Formats: sequence, structure tokens, C-alpha cells
Amino acid sequence: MNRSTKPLFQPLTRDALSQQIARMLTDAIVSGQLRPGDRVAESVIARDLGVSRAPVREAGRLLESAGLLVSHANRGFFVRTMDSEDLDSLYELRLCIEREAAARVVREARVDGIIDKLRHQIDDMVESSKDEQLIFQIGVDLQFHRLIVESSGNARFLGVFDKLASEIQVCTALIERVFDEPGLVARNHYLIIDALASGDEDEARAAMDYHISVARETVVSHFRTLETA
Amino acid sequence: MNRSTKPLFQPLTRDALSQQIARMLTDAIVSGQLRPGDRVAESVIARDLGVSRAPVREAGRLLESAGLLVSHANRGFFVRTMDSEDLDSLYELRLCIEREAAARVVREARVDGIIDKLRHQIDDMVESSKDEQLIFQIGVDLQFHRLIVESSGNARFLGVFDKLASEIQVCTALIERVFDEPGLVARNHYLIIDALASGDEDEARAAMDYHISVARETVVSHFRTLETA
DNA sequence: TCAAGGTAAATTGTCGACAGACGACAATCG
DNA sequence: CGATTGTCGTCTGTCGACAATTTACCTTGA
Repeated sequence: MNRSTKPLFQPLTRDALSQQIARMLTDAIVSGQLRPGDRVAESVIARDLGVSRAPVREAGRLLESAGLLVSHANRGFFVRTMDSEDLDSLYELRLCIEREAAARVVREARVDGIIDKLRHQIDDMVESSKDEQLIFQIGVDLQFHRLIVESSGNARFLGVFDKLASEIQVCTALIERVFDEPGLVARNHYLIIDALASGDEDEARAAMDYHISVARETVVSHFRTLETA
Repeated sequence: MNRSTKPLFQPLTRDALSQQIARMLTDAIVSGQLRPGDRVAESVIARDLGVSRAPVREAGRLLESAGLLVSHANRGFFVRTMDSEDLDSLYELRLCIEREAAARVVREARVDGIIDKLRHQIDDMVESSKDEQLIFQIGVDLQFHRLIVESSGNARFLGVFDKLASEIQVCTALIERVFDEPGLVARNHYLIIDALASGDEDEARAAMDYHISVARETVVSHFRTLETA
């Protein structure tokens, strides 16, 4: 059987339904069709999609644990709202995770395999910076960071990161303009790559720390002005 | 109306069922009645409890996102298994969180309110160290740490901590003996309190770092010997 | 004896239905 | 006119039932 060497077919997973619905809802939230605070009634969704409420309900619980929805007893799901304080604590957590992840990548000598990939990501980033769609830019940016966290080898870091990343994407759905000159953020990422390549654990930590602290400052203060308005 | 000044009744929450079941399952897992790898069939649980499968299913999903159960498509829930590597990554994450939490407690000047509470916790700890039940000792220990994380003021830190704490409790259900001389761990916690009271951010960080690193080393190595056996 | 295949039992995924809870609006009373 | 109470529609929490899938057991054949 050649199947043992390379799987010809993916095992077609027939669980789906609830996961399909979860993906669909996620897209709707991230794309802004569903805005923070909006009600997500399982009966309504079920009617629209032509399925029963059970899988919708499960999808809701899934997105609740992902932090995209919140549920009130006997009142159902609502798209999660965030204020600048939430966002700040989010970035503080992200800081902890990614700082150590970067250090771990260096410490465990996992650098060699990923430097090239990271450079590719930046190319994508520069490319997408010409795009109007902010959501794509954020996506590519998060992809870059995710690769580092994934390469750290700590599965739990990745789990937390993914959860934070989805929440960050939701926030960006609320922001219309790009913060910086196109391509600037992309170029800044080279500093991280250099730090990783240096082989110095502390340097990697410091680079990541700086990078995310700047982002934190930018995003949170921007969000705060949105609130007062 | 006197009601406006002081509420006469607590709002009685009638949500329950699925949450009740979740608590029940959690207890069963933490107490060791359900062991890692065991199957948790929703139909069986539902029959035993005399309820339909729906709330059991939800409880399962709840505990899945809490990290106590895992689910395979069309095969249901199983109590999560952990190897020493999982445990190590868990403690590494815990290290990141609590280190910063301790620093934050100092930085935000939240020390005053909690020092006394922390001392009380230690009294409880010394008390429980006479107890045979390891699970109680771990519980009180986690309570101490939780208080610090909670006082940090970063809600997300607390969220991650609670998730980790429940997983740690599951692991301890597999360990029979106490690591150290009774009361030693309790006394070690005074070092953390002193560091917090010192008002020096870095000192708090270092104390917490040391404390958890020791625990990490102890628990992981102990778990590793269990595996090879 | 053991591997392969087939059938039956058990379990999950999904559905439609019903009772209770909640929110909004109309009705009532001061 | 304002506040409280009653009513109604909608939605959630829960249930029992059915179809699809997995698991366990048993048969069969070499």
C-alpha cells in the first residue's frame, strides 16, 4: 500500500455540522457582519441554516470557550464586547506568552528551521500591506507570530495564543484605518528575526517584548479614543 | 422602599443542570473515581443521573474546554491523559502567568489588601498539612496562588490560571505520596509574601519564579518516574 | 491458533416538541 | 401622568426518538 507512505485521501470527517457552523459564525464575527453586543439566537441561526438547534448550540458553546461569544442564562449568546481594559489585559498576557516563546525557540535551538519561513511571512506581509483590507494584514501579522509560538514547542503556549488571536481579530473588525505607514510593521518584524537568529535568549525576549509593547500601546490607546467618542 | 438601599434577597440562579453535572464530573475526575483515559459516555451518565443526554453533553463540552476531557468525533468523551511533557509545558505557562501576576500586584500597589489574606491561607495550609488527603493540601496551595493571580487585576491571567489549576488537580489525583516534609511547602510560601511586601517588582518576580520552578522540577520528575515504571 | 469478515448491541449526531423564562407592550390603578 | 401588574410572543433548557457510526462479539476459513 502506498497509503502508508503518503495518505492519498484525507479522512473525511463527518462530524462537521457544529464545527461548520462555528466557522461560519466566526467568519461573520471577524468580518463584522455580527457586531459586539449583537444577539446570536440559536433558534434564528438554526432556522436560517435549515438545521436543528442542537448543533447550533454546540457551535455557540465552542465559540464561547474561544472567547468570541458570551452566554447569559436563559437568554442565549451575544457577541462578546471588549473595552480598552480587556484589550490591555489581553496584550499583557500575549506579551508573557510570546516573550517566553521567542526565548524558547532560541533555547531549544529550533531557530534554523523557521527563519526562512518567517522571512516568507514577511514577504506576504509586505504584499498584503498594499491591500486595502486591514483584516488581511492583521491575519498575516498574526500568522507570523503564530509560527514563532508554534515553533517554541510548548503546545499550551499555542493554545493560549490562538484564543487571543481570534479575539484580536474581532477587535480589528472595529477599526477601520491602518495605524502605520504601509510596510512599516512588516519591516519591524525583521528585528525579531534578527534577534532570533542571534542565538541570544535574552535578546530574543527583549525584541519580542519591545515589539508587542509597542503594538499594545498603539492598539489600546486607539481603542480608548474610540470609547470616549 | 427599603429595597433600594439594601437588597433583601439574593438573586436565585436557576440555571444549573448542565453546570451541576459539570461539577459532579469534575469532582469524580479530581477525586480519582474517573481516571485519565476512562471513557465518559454521555448516554451512561444520562441514565445514571436520570436526565436526558443534552445537559450531559453540554457539561462534557464545558469540561472539554476546561481541559479535563477530550472528545473524539463519534466516540464521545474521555478523561484527559497527561504525560510529563504536558505537565512540563503546563508549569512553564504557569510560570509566565504567576511571575507577571506577582509583579503586577506590586506594581499596581495592591499589596496592602491581600497580605493578611495570604497569611491566613498559609495557616490553613499548615493545618491541612497534618491531613492525610493530599488533594486538600494541593487545593489550599492553589488557593494561595489563585489569590495572588486574582489580585493582579488582570482577568485574563486568572482565566488561564483556573484552567491550569483544574488540570493540576487532576494530576495530583494520580500521586499518592506527599513530596515534602509536612509544612515545608507552607513555610516556603512566606518567602513569596515577604517578596510581595518588599514592594520590589523584580524581587516578587524572582520569588515566584523560584517557587514555581522548584515545584515544576519536583512534580515533573516525579511524574516521569511514574511513566517509566 | 489466528486473521478476516459479518452481524448485533451500544453510543453518538441530529431532530422536532414541549415547558419554563425572559422581554416588550398593553392594561390597570393610584 | 407615572408606576405597577397582567399578557403575549419569542427564545432557551430539556426531553425522547431516530438515523448513522462505532464497538464488541461471533462466525468462518485457512
